[in-house]
Amino acid sequence: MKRATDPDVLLLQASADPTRLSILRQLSAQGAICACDFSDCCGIGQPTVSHHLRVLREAGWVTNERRGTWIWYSIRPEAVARFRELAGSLAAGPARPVAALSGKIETLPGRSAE
Amino acid sequence: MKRATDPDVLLLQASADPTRLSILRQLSAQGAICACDFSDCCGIGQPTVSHHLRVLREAGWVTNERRGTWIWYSIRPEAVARFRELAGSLAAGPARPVAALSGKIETLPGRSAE
DNA sequence: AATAGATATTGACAAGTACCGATATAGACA
DNA sequence: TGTCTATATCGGTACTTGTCAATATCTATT
Repeated sequence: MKRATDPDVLLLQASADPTRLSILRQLSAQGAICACDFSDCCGIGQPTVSHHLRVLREAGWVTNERRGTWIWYSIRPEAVARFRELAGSLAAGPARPVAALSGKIETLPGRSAE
Repeated sequence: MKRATDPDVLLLQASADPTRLSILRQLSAQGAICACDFSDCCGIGQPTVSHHLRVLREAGWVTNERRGTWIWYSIRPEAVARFRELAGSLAAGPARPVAALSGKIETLPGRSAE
């Protein structure tokens, strides 16, 4: 995948993986989960879990907190807010579907003049 | 990237690229754009634009419609709806932040018993 | 300090992907 | 039919990523 600089793209990239989306969904449902529990449910090894958790952490999706031997992960509300904002900003266009493009081109972009 | 089967992951993967997110944002702002206009704005060659549009199309993000020589792309409302649903389903946990995990482990998951 | 368990890091490899140049396809129009 | 323009596909390359085995780090406990 192309290297991302845009924080929104980073957020999307981090979530755009079956394992990581599954982790996010579990965290959404349960609030906080011990890192040790992901190995079991996702069918992947411990280093791989650690890798995915790191990707999510660096993208801003999750935070962790050590409690004794274990480390608990949870979703950051800021990430959820940003993700929802992104979802809200994407729209199916300002009331001008392709179907409206009959006849002539009006003011729509395209080959600038021709 | 891991091969995705979950349609939600597909949707996320398709959007998780700087060029493609830029395309989606432009489509959001303008409603419908001629394929020929993306080469100019994104700084990439025509075959690459075609590639990205294909990824977006196969993920369900966009539809196209031929109008004479040009092909116009627009965002599918269903994709936006699904994306917003996904955003709505992700939450920062059911009122049980990691900070609440002081003292003992209560009913939270983890090493089941120990 | 030594041991044991949980998590992170490293190194390596297979698979996926973004990109381009060259070429093919498909309409529009003479 | 032939040409021109817009778009798609193909072949190849460089880069990124998901995964694991091995190892290191860190904490609690003995």
